Amino acid sequence: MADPKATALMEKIVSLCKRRGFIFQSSEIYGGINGFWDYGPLGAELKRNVKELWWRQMTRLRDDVVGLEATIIMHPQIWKASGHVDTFSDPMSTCRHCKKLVRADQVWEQLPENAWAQAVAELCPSGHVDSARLLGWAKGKGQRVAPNLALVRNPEVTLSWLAERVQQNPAPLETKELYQYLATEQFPQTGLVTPCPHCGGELTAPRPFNLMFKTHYGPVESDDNLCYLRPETAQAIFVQFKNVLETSRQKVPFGIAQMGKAFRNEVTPRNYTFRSREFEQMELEFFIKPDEAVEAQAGAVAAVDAAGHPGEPQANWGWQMWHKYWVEERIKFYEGIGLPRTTLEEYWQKPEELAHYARACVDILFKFPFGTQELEGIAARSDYDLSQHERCSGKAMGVFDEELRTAWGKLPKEKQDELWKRYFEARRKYLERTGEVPEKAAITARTNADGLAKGQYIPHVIEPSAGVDRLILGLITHAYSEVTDTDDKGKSETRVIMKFHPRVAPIKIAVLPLLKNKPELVKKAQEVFALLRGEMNTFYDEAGSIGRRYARQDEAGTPFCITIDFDTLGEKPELLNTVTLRHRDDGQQERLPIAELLGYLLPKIR
RNA sequence: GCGGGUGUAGCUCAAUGGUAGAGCUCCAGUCUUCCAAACUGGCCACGAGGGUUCGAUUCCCUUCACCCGCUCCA
Repeated sequence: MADPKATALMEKIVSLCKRRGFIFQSSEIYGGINGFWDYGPLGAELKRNVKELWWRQMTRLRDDVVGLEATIIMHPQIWKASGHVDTFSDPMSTCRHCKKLVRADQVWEQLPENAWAQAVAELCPSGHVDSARLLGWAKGKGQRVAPNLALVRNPEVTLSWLAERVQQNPAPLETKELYQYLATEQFPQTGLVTPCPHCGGELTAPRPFNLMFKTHYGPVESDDNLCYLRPETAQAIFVQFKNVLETSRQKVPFGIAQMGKAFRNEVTPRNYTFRSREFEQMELEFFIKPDEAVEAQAGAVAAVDAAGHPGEPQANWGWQMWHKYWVEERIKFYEGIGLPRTTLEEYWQKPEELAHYARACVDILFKFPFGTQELEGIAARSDYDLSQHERCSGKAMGVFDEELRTAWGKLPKEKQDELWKRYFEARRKYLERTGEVPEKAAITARTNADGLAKGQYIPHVIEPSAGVDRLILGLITHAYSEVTDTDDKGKSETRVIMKFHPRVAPIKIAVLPLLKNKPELVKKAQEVFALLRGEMNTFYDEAGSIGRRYARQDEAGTPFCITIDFDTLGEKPELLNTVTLRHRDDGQQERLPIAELLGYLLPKIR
């Protein structure tokens, strides 16, 4: 994966980003801080444009999505309910020999899959130790497959501890215990050692890697006021779901959109801004009816068959259609801001990769120079999130659907029973997963299913969740291009052109008087500048030769430059009040009346 | 967190145990009629801290950041 060409390209991009003011290292004058980045003037405009386009497309231009802006610090129990407190603290161990990082909770799952561990287990059937065969293996094959295992490095000593154990307690060893003994060389000093699954070496004691940033609310630090910086924006949407529902005059299916900062104490921030510790997300939680409700109302749930965008939402869409719909909508968004489909990849997570509550998850990946990496995940999360908050907060998170109740009443009895049963099973399964005793889970699930018949349900969720900063990085790496010109003297020079889509470009247009020592040109240029700047981000520049100024704008990614020359002033009367408009990507120019500029430019940048 | 590499001006790179030099960029001026022109002048650097030394950018230690691996996923 470490492609030297890709690394060289990234270095050039990083250098350009600093030179032109897209991205700076945070706190640079104090030596920087790992995992944090700032946006300079051009980067700030770029990011603002992207966020505004997302907000516009996801909420303002839709009838069925409304916005939310919640706080970064929220009630700590939210992160209990969401599972982050538990799942975001992985205990990690390092192998003292091969230096690999291993998740401590996965060591015992990984071990039996490795060749050396299997071999050792076979030498000691059912946990009965056979020292002679172990010794033979250690001096032979073991040298290759588990070079750092204590048994291999120092078989006599290692086996002596094992022999002592067998002498004291003749019962056969569990495989786990066997592995530990074979990894232990200095028993009195270290106690039983856990072996590295890769090489058999000694693992360090597990250290907790808590990925959530902790802080305290109120002036006194104590365990009572511990709280977290949110590791994702999604949970705020779930916990405010009822408030939004009641104030927005929306009905399921509808969505709540939010953009904002999130924080994760990444083990290794890497690849420039791609994995930062402070980052921004753009998330939509789109709430839909459970399939049982859709089926009750529409007769049947639409089947997903055709590839491509499924078109306008329909009443008979179940979660699969809605999921497909949002995948296609999101890809359309990326295409609309200049990332062609060829630069993107869809990755449908395999069933075994899914979180236990997820029905499906599609990652939209972008081909970064350093590898194809995720920009956005679109997850079908069932009714897990709202259910969790209902259970943990004790507040009802369900909705009442008058039309469902009416439709239900008209269903034949067999259909009612069938749907009731399916909903009941789904709810029971969820409740049992949370650790509820089976009898109680069945009772609650029964209540839930009875509720469905009365038009009540907990909405399911489709979640398109995008990382803003990695998208910005994607736009920058995709825009980066070089052209090499050779002049008359044979001197060649490489210039950088940032080919941003006009909709996201930080500066939309530069206004340039051809010469700065001619007051008439400057005056006219200032007039044109004043005309445009209220409508779009416009840059005025009179310093340096015209070619130099074009080159500067190319590096900033400005799609258009207009030049005020003597024809603008009427040197050729028929060209009075016209300007040359230069296109960034090919350097082509055209002549346009000043009066037509806005009409020409605005559609291109919106 | 561990291992390997790197750290000199805004960028790309020099030199040196005796206080840093170039090209480009940037700024100002002269000049300039469309793609980094020329000329003149100017700003700006040894990542940070400690040690060895009469003296450290140079040698040593620590630390920080970046790049490459091991893990992660918006």
